[in-house]
Amino acid sequence: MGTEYGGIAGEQLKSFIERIERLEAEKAGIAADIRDVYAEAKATGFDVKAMRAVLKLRKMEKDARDEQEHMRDLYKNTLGIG
Amino acid sequence: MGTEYGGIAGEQLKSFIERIERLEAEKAGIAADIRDVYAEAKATGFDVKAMRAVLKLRKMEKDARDEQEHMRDLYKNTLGIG
Amino acid sequence: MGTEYGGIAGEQLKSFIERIERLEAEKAGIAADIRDVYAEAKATGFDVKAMRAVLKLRKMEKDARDEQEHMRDLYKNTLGIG
Amino acid sequence: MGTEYGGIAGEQLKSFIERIERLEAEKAGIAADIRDVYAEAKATGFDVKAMRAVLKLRKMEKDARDEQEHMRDLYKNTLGIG
DNA sequence: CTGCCATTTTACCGGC
DNA sequence: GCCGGTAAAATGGCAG
Repeated sequence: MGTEYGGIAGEQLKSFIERIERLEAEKAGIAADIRDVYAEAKATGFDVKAMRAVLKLRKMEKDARDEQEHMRDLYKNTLGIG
Repeated sequence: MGTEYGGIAGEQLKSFIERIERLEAEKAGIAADIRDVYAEAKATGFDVKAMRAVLKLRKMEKDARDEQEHMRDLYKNTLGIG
Repeated sequence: MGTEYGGIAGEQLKSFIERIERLEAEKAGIAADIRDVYAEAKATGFDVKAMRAVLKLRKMEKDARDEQEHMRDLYKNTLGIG
Repeated sequence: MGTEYGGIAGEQLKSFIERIERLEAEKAGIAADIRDVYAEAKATGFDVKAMRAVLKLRKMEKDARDEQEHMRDLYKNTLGIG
């Protein structure tokens, strides 16, 4: 007997699909919240484009720090092992 | 008095920036959860590409239905007013 | 010999650039035509916003149908091969 | 008598909608052609991002020239009238 | 002139 | 590990 439509696999697939749809909905909700914050900031007189630039810069700095830390751990482990 | 750096506006900006960063972090977390679900489904034997196709179709159909409803409301209001 | 500006590559690039510029001009022309039709419809007494809503819905429905067909083909091929 | 559905207005609306859909289809076709040219250029070894930059620059220059010409005509007409 | 919508650009993710 | 395609973000343009 081949794969049954509506069988166990179907149930599992449905479950996966629905879990993803729920998570996607949550993600969309947060994206909406972010838009709201930008809108609020704009209404307060801030320049959205500039804010985005600040956020991008902070992210790059954070990524750079994380990378440094990562390298430091890597070396530390290497020395510990070696 | 000129604009003070570090003044009230600076505090507000900081607050907006941090709120967005928190929300972005949440969003990234959910994106990670979604990836995990795909990975789990794949490990269970499902085809990720096909799952994405299913999700895409379901979304398109839902969006079309929402749009129909939206238009129906639009016309109803137009007729109600007219 | 280094890269020559004005050499063969330069000619090719010029050709690509000009082809794109011609196509962009055509595209802009059609966009203008579309705007003219909207203007004409508006002058005839139709509501442009409603027209846009109709067009959007028709497009969404068409896209959903195309996607269904696409998925149907996908499965058919999968079953045919399998 | 009120507006008849399926009447003359309906026919006109249908006509407008279909004209726009045809034009949109043409526009999409040209957009596809443009993508093809970019793809061809890329396959030939050109950098698409750089090409876009060139096109943007040329457009800005063209717009500037058009603006100058526009101003020149404006002044000429003003003098002619004055 | 402001908000909305299309288009463009960027980033991500799976496949090879 | 890279590339190609696909989805999200961001910018620019247009109607109102």
